[in-house]
Amino acid sequence: MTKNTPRVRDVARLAKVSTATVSRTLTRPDLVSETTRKLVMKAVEETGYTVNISAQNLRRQRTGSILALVPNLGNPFFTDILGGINVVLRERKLNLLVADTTGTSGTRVQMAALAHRSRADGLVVMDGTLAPEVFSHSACPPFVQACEWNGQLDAPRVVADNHLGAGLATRHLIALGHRRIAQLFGPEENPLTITRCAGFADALQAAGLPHRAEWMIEGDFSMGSGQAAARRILAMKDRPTAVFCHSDGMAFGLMAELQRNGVRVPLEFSVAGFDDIELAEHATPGLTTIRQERAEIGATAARTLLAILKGAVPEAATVLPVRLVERGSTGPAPA
Amino acid sequence: MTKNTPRVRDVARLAKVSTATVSRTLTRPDLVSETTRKLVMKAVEETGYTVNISAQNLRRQRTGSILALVPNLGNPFFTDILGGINVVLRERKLNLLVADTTGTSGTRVQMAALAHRSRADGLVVMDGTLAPEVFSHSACPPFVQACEWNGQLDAPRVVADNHLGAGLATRHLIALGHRRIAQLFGPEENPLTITRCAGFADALQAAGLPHRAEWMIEGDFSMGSGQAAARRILAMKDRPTAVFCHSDGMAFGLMAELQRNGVRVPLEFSVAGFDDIELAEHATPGLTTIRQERAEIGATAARTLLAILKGAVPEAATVLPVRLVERGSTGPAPA
DNA sequence: ATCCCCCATGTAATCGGTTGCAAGAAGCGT
DNA sequence: ACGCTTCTTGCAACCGATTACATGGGGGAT
Repeated sequence: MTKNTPRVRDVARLAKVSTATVSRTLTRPDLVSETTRKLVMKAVEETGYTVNISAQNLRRQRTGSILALVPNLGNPFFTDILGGINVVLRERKLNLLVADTTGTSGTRVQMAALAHRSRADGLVVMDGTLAPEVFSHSACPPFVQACEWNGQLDAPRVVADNHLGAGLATRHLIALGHRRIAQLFGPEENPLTITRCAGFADALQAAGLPHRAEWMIEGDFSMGSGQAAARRILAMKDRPTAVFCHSDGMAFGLMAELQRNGVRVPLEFSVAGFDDIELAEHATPGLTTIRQERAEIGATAARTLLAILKGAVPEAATVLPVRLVERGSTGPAPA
Repeated sequence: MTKNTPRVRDVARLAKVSTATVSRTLTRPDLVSETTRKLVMKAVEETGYTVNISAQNLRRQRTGSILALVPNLGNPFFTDILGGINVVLRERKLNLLVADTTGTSGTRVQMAALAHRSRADGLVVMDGTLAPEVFSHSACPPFVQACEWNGQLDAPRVVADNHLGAGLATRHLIALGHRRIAQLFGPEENPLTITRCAGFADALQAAGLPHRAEWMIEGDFSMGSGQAAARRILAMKDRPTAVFCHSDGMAFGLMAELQRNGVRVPLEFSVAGFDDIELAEHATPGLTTIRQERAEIGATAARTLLAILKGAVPEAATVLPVRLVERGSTGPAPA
């Protein structure tokens, strides 16, 4: 308004060339002779020209941004993934747009408007619970799913090896001699929950151990739900000796509440988590957990998406490795 | 590509009106008669038209997005603020762009390119350590600072009452009888650190208590630095009996390490934090801390920015209230 | 010397909406 | 019936960059 930012026109005039040449110098320098290139660059320097992104995007029929749909921006778990996405996008000069899918009331309609070609060139969807119709309209750009996924969508997914992770944690507890193992799982409809439950159940079955319904407790990944689960366990007549939790947050909430009630971890009770968040290392005792590389998941998802945008046909699913991190919260089963 | 998305032209043709009328119907319905408005809306419905954002932005000379510069996307502290910003922006149909300022190597140059009119209509800057030159060029859009700030920039800032918060925590410890109080502060150049240190020092002085240099420990807001601080305290000949930490993460890391070394909290040592993150409530004992409303800071910053974009001249600084949350990590000074 | 090809550059159409201006219609007062 | 205001609508010029196509000059081969 106050200041007229220079246009490609102005640069062209100063360098005594056409706007086409300026544009080419900036986007495909190999098409321009060395002499004019230098001339143009000098003029760019002098005017302080920078391209107008809106105009560029309009002409190029793209938006220059990728939209990430996260279930909960406040959850550090997802922001680590965002960080990984961001690194990859920055290299390609793409913007990262974020939208919180649970943030406010705005539901399907708003989401469908966001998942639109004119807003983003592609999507990274991290919420497995969104209605498929959000993505089924013709104006929806290509997308990949990360972490969470929805089986009804046939977009590629980048996920940790949840089944294996649950198995590793469970077998670890079994190897320590536990035979009465509980599970604190996530929201029932969540695909992560289903896969991890399956890994848990398979490991129990392979060891010939019972899968007792009253030891299966539903949570919501929050510390609060871990605390609530601890209270339920404390109230049980017939208590388990160990629990596998679907998130470190829940594991920590559970462990802390047990300790407050005089239960010694791991002497009397073992706790295993999932994720390996920063807190896991600093808890007392340290939380035995399944490490998944969150930034790597994000980066891989971003790379997959970019490949699709270039026309590649990627794997339907990329499964990233997980590993067991043994810390102090698990120990031999009490006699 | 495969599918031709409808243009305003197509809607106009179907409704038998001009493109101008279609545009007006969609953006300023009051300018259009009721009959044509219905006609147009029907045509919009039938064609499934949605406006092309790039074209709209080009013509309107704006970008439709606000860029948030965060020091560390992985830090939940900032993502809560982002959540607050997001809620306000969504109402106005603005996008939230995020950039991590410490993410990769890309420093001043990249940042300056991001802080550009053609990329965002405004900025919310949460990194007080960015060089002022990033914002001093003529193409930098209006911006506000949130949480952290840089005294050299004269943009409005929205911050918690850090001085008061530090004072509240410190006076709380003093009221409990502590006279040997340490402080674990953040990075030295950080404005938060300076303000909170001042609040701490003022409270000590008002109570006539000593401000011992060897009890002032520098950290970086991480749990790990809290752990390191605990080790330093344990190694001291002449130990304090309480510590005020500039973040809950550090407070937790410190408290956990003390406990691992047999120090009973709060019986032998009291710990106070700052922020009131989720963990504070679930730690054992619960962490006494200063609560600041992170989402509210974000929302206020966003509203301030939008006001500026509308031409308002806002307060130079908005200071949001904080309060002391007393939990189990602080208790009477040992005899 | 002639022909052909390639390289560097310019011309102008185009991306898809928005909006200043003007014209026509309708309503109102006298 | 006339002049004036108000309301609706259309025309066409933009916003700023990209790129298909055309053009002209230079170099190499024959």
